[in-house]
Amino acid sequence: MNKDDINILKQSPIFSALNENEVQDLVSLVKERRLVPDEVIFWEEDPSDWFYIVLKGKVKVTKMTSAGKEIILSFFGSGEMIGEVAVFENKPYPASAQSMTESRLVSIRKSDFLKFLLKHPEVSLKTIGILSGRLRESQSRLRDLAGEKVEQRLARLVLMLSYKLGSTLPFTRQDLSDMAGTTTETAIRVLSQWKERSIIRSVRGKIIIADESKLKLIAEGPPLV
Amino acid sequence: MNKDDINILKQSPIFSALNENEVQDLVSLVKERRLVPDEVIFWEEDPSDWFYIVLKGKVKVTKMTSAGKEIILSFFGSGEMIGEVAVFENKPYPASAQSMTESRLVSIRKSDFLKFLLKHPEVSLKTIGILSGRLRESQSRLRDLAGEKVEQRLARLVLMLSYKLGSTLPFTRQDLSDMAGTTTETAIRVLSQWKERSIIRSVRGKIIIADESKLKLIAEGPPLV
DNA sequence: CGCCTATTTGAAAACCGTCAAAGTATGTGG
DNA sequence: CCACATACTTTGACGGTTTTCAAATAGGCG
Repeated sequence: MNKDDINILKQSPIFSALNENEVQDLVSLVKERRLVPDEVIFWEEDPSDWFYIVLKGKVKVTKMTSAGKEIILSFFGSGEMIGEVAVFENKPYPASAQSMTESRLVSIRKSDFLKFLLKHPEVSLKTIGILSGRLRESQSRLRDLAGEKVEQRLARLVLMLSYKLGSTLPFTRQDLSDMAGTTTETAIRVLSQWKERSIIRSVRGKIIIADESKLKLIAEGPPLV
Repeated sequence: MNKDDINILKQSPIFSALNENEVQDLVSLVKERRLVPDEVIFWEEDPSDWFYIVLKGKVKVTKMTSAGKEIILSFFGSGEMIGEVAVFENKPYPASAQSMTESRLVSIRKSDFLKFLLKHPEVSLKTIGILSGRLRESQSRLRDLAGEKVEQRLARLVLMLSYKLGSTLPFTRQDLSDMAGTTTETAIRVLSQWKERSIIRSVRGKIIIADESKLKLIAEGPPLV
């Protein structure tokens, strides 16, 4: 691994508390994995021997419905970890992971990582923080999916993504619909309307938020009265 | 706290690794809280100074939709912890918690608990395990809500609850609909049909699973071809 | 017995998914 | 550099699922 890669690990949320020596310890445990676009990292139900940290690229984590429709649970980029749930539970992966662009990961064997955790309690605490954040986000999306209408769900999704990634979102309408639990056609219809109302602009595969405040109004839904 | 209560703590998933002395340390930090039915423990967005462990009773954790509909995120019983996400993130509670029956909890001040965690790395690991399990469950429900039809969602929900609580479920149709992200009327229509098909029996406020295998078939959905 | 909550049923309508067909960028290979 | 393949976007019509609104019945507790 080169210096840049090691820096990504050092600055990642989970390992940011480690000093130079500890990072070196960690580096001795990892293997690098290079991915072409759309390569599968692991499938749901595979035995979970490894967990991963993204160095570069974009990775999606998905589950299939019984009808074969893909649901995107989340996206991960540089410095974020994947497959952690399986590692800490000693069960198969609960979801699949796949690269969306050319990507590079580091992989760490589950047993090595657990040993590392026991030696480094600060990393445990960081891990708890990360898991808490993911649980919070997951529960917020649960509420949206269980109770909000499609347009509101899409608005909330787009806002949430923009907080994380900025006002230009590198997603297709299909990506959005797979995240919002709707269909491509419906996502297109909603976004077309937003485009007419100058709430967004868009080019193929990208969505640019033009009027965040209007989007927030939609996200909040119609007044209760 | 009496011996029985202390035993509940000792046997709870999070503290099961502690020895006698460590449990005593813990007990010195806790306060007991008694709840009448339907008493609110904390509201979503309240500052999160405490986290809780259920000694006895049944507690629901909920979020509201923008239209004021209640969505039940989960139920907790004896030995389970509530409010953990907020504690580890230093943010307000992400959801509300309310007793469903007469209940008793112990509460631990956030700062005390974090200190305790630093002294007891095994508890950190247990916590990671519990959070992972909750994340796994939350993501599974995300998939269901995003992609499955109402009857399948209800079937999966009932099965999931029965794995946790046994074949007699102490929930009203409204509880189920608030969990499955549908309406009371729809839940009633689906369950009535199940009753006719002898898949369940029911008395006011309770549902008894009579034919788990049929329920599993419904949960899997129609055959793909 | 009376009240409150849970359960039930019906009819109409809204919302969204499905299916089908076509237009439009992007990149690749010849 | 153009032609073609591919993936993304768009539009329309139809229908099914589920919600909504309304009203009625029934079980349990004081």
